[in-house]
Amino acid sequence: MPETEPKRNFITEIIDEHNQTDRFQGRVHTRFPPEPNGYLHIGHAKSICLNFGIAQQYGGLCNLRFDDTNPAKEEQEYIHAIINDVRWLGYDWGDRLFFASDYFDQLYDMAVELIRIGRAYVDQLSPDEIRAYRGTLTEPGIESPWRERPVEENLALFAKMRAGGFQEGEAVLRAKIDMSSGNINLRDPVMYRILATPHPRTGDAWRIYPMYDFAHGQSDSLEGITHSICTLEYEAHRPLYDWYLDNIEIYHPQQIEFARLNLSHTVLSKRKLIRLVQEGYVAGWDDPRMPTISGLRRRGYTPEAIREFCDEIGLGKVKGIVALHKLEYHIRHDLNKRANRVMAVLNPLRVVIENYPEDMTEELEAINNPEDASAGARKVPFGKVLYIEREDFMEAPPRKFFRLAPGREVRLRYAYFITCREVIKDAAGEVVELRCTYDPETRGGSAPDGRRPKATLHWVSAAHAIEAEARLYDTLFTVENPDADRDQDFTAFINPQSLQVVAAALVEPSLATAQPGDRFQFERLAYFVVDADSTSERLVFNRTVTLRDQWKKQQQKQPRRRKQRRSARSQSG
RNA sequence: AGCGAGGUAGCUCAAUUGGCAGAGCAGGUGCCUUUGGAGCACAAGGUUAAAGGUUCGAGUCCUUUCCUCGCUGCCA
Repeated sequence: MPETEPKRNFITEIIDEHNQTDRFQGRVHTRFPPEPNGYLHIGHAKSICLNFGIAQQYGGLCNLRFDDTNPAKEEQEYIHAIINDVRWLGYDWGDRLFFASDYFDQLYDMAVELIRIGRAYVDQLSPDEIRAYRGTLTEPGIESPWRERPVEENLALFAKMRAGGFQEGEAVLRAKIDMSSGNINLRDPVMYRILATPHPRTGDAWRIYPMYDFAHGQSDSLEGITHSICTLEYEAHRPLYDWYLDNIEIYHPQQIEFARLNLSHTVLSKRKLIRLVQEGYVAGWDDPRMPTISGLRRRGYTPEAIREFCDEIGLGKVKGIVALHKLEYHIRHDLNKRANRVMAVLNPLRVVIENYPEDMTEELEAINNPEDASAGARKVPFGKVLYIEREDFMEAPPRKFFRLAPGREVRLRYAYFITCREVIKDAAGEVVELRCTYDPETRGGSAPDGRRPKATLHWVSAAHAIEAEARLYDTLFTVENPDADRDQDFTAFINPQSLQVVAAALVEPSLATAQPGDRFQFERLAYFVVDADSTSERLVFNRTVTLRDQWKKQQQKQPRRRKQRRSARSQSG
C-alpha cells in the first residue's frame, strides 16, 4: 500500500498518548468484529478501513473476529460473505481469524469466577419482571429477590442452566453492580441467557450463551487487542466493558467510540437491508442498488474507490449524513484512470452517410484511455450506416445545443466530420433516420483546414455493433434520508425508477470478449461493468455511475436563471 | 426528567492543545478540450449554537442557557 500522509484524527491522538505513557508498550492491535447476521455494507467498510488502516499506520495488527454470541440470528452463509468482502476490500488478517464462540469455555470460567467473588447471581425473574425491576431513565431500579442468594446456590444453579435444567426465559446470570445507576447498562446486566437454538459453530454443545457485553471485552482481552474501536451507541456500554475486565482482573484494552457512517439516499441498518431483500424490493444482497459491499462490487465499484472514500470522510463523533455524490466522486476518480473507453449507444438513431461507398468498411484507430498511455489503442469499424445517440440530435436545437442538427456539422469520435442533410420521419412524425454526408478529408477527426466542430459524438457501425443489455441504476430512494419520516415507513420512499433496463443497446465489437467484472467507460455516458449475468451470447452491463453531465445541469439551471433575472428586474423597476 | 455524547462553511473534517479559523467535496464563474467528460484557474462561502467570565489574546479554559443524538433487549 502506498505510503501517504499519516492520517490524524481523535483516535490516533489517543494512540499517540498511549504510546507516550507506554500503556501498551507501543503495541497497536485492533480488530474488526462483525456479527454474522447479514451482509457487510459501506458503513462496515468505514470500520474495516479504520481498524485495518490504524493497525497498518502504526505497524500493528488487526484481527477479524466474528461476534457470534446469538445463534438465533446468525448463519454460516453470512460468515463466508463477510470473509469474502473484507478480503476483496484489500485487507489481510493473516492467521488471526477468530470467533467469540472460540472463547465459550473461558467465558464460562470467568462467569464462575464472578459468582465465586460474589459479583454475579442467577436470577429467576421472568423477562417481564426483569424489565419492570430495571426502573426507567429517571427512576432507579429495584433489586431482584434472588440477588443475595449464596454463592454455592448460584454456582449450582448456573451449572444447571448450562446442563439444560431450565427452559429459555426461566433463568439468567446477572452481574451484581448497581440497580440505581444512572447508566442503565450497569443495573445488574444479564451475562448469560438460555437459548435452545443450535449454534452454527458449536452446534448443541451449549444451551447458555454470553451476552455481547460479557463476551466482547474479554474476547478483546484474550486476543491482546489494544484499541477496541466501535460505534457511538456503545459509549454507554464502556463502563460495563471496563467493569467486567476489572472485576475478572485480566488484561484491559481501551474501548474507543466513533460516529457510524450514514449515507444519503440509502439505508444502512441490517434490519432495513434485510427487509429490502426479503420483501423483494431488490434482487438480493448483491443487487447493484444495495449499499452492501457485494452490491457495490457488482455495481462496478473498486476497493480502491471505497477505501479512498472512507479515508476522505474522516472520523469524528458527530453524527451526520455523508452525501452520496462523495462516494460517486471517488469511483469516477478511480475509474477515470483505469477504465478503458469504448463506444456504445443506448438509444440508437440511424444515420446513413450518403456519400460513403455502399460496401466499404474502414478500421479507425481509437485511444483506449487518454489518461493512461499504456492502455494502447484499438480499431473501430466504420461504415455507411451508423447509429448515434438519439439525444445527440435535435431538429430545432436551443441556443446552447452544440450537437447534431439539420445542416450542422459535428465530429464522430475518431472518425469523420458529418453534416446532417435530411431528417426522415415515420408516419407518426418521429425521427427515424438522418441522412448525412461526410468529409473524407477529416478522417481520424481533424480537418486539414483546421475547422473544429463544437461537438464530438460517439457512434457505432450498424453492420458491426453488438446488441447488449444495459442496466441503468439510480438511487434506491428518492429522498436524502428515508429514515427521517416518523410517520412513513422507509419503503414509502423507494425510487420506482431505480432500475431501468435497456434491452437493446448497441456496443462496439471490441466488447465481444468482455468478461464479467471488466469495467469500461462508455464515452460521454457513464462507467459500466460487465455483470455476472453476462454470457457470450448476451452481454449485460451495469451502469456504475454516470459521467458528470454539464449539459443536463445547464438545462436544469436555465429556467431558474431566467426567472431570477426577471424577478431581479421587476424588483429594481 | 436521569446518565452519556455532541454542536466549527451546504456536507465531511482540520486548526501544532490558549496565538492570523483552514482543506476536500458540493455549489458559482471562467479557461481549455477529438468525451459538453477529465483537467486547470479564480472567486465565494463563518458572529466557531448563544450569553457571560478568565486572559494581552478563547473555536480551545470556566459558568449558564439552547439545540441534536444515544440509552429503560434474556440483540449486537
